[in-house]
Amino acid sequence: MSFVTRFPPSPTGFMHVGNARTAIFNYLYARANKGKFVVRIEDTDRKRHSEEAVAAILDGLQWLGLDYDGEITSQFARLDRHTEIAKEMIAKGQAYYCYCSPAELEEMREKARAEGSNLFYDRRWRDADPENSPKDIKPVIRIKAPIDGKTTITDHVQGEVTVSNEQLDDFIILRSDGTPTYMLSVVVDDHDMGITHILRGDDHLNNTFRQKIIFDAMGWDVPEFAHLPLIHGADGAKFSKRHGAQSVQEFREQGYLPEALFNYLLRLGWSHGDDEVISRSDAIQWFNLNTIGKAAAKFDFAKLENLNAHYINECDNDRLIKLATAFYQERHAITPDEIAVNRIIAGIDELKSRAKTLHQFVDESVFYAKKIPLSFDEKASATLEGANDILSALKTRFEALDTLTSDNVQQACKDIAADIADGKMGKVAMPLRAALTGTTVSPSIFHAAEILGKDETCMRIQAALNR
RNA sequence: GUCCCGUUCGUCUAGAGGCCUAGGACACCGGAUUUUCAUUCCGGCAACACGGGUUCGACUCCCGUACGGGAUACCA
Repeated sequence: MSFVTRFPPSPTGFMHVGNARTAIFNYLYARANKGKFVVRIEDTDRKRHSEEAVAAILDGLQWLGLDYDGEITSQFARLDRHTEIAKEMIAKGQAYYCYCSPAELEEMREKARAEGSNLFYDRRWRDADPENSPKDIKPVIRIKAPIDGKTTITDHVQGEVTVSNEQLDDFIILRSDGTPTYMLSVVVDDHDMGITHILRGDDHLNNTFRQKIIFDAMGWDVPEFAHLPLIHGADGAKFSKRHGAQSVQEFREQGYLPEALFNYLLRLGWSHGDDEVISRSDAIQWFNLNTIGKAAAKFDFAKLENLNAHYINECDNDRLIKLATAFYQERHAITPDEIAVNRIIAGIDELKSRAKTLHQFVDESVFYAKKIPLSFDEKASATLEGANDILSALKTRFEALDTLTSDNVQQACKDIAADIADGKMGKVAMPLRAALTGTTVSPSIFHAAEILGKDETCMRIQAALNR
C-alpha cells in the first residue's frame, strides 16, 4: 500500500503552531511508511492570498525541517478542474442549480433557527424544473446529499463516527460566480493528488461527512482519516496570540530551537510509552496513529522550555553560535568579534547547561563580547560599592601571576577573603563577578577570568575601580 | 438551539478487565552540591469528572448527568 499525506495550509502570513503540529504528524506518517508528503496551498480565497504569506509557510516548514515531496500545488491554479467536476456532477444528476436569492436563504435560516435545526436549506430546487428558473439570478450548484439513512466514517483517532443523513445539507459546491467552494476543491485535489491519508485538525471532523458525499458521488476511493485533537492555551480556549506566541516564527524569535518545538509538538497528543525526548529519527521509526490522544491539549510553555534547554545543551557549538549571532545584535547591539567568539566557545559548556532559550544564552555570554568600560546593572553597582580594597587586592594579585587559571583565580579569592573579608568567598567573588561581567549572575567567575585572560581581567577590574 | 467529539496528578501523558498501593515527564515544594544564579543529584506533593449498570473483578465495557471543545457560510 502506498502512503501519500498532505499539508494544505491557507496562506495567512505565518504558520500557526496548530498547523505546524498537523504538518509534523503528516510528515512523520509519510516518512514512517516510506510514503510521500506533499504540500498544497489553499489559496482560492484571493483576498487573503499573497506571495509573502506563502513564503512564511514554506519558511516555517523549512525551519522545522519538514521536507516535502514534489512540487507545491496551488489550489487556485486548479480552479478549472474543480469547476469541471461540478459540471460533471450536474450532468450525472448528482448536483443541481439552485436559484435562491440571499433573502430567501436568510428567511430559511431564520426559520431553521426558530425550529432549533442544524440545517436550513429546504432543497426547493433539488427536483425543480430548470425551466422555471428566474433569469435575473445566477445560480449556485448544490450537491444532492442523501436524504435518509446514516453516514459513518471510520477515523483512526476518533473511531467510528456516525451521523444521521438528515443532518447533512445540500451544500454548495460551486458559487454563483463560478468558483468552487472549499468542500469541492479539497476533495477533488485530494483525489487527484492521490492522497491516501488525511491527518488534520478535529475541527474538520464534521466536514468529513460532507466530503464523503462528494467522494461517493464521483465513485472515488475515500482516503483514510485521522482527526487530531486541537491545541488549546492554558485557559482551555483556542490557542492564540494572547497565550504568548502562536506562530512558529514567533517561537524562533523567542529563542527556541526547531528540534525543541518539533519534539514538544510531537508529544502534544502523541506518545510512545514513557519517552519524552524523542529524536527525529526515532519519531520517524515510532510514529503511528494508534497512540494519538483523543482530547485537546493545553500548550505548556514550561515543558517546551525544558526541552529547549535540553536541545541547547546538545547543540553543536558552531551551530549554536550561528543561531545566537542575530540575538546579540538584537538584544545588545553587539556583534561578537573573533576574540569574543573564541571566549564564548571556551566557556560554552557552562553557558549551554544554564540556558533555557537562545535569549538566555546570549544574555549570559554577552559579557565576553563587551568592551571596557562595562556598564553595571543596579545589583552589580551595589556589589561594587565599598569593594575597592578587594578589587585592588585582586588586581595586584593577578598582575603578579603569569597567566590566570580557574584554580589560581579561585586560590587568590580564597586568600584575599581570608585576609580582608572575614573568610567569606562571596565578599570577594561577587565584586569580581560584577567587575568582569557588569552583572551579579554569571557562570563560574573563576573560569570566566581565565577565559578573559590576565590583561582583560585586570583592565576590567581597573575600570570598575575608576567607575 | 441542533449535531459531533472529548473528560487520568496544576500541565503533557502511560494504561487495550485482574500486572494499579494508578507509572513517567514538566511545573511546584524540600534537601545535598555551589562564590551568585543556574546545572546536577536525592526526596516529596499530586489524578481515574459524577451517578448508575455489566462482571467474581472496571481507569479500562455500556447508559445517563455535568463540564469542556468543535461544527453549524456562496471562509478555508
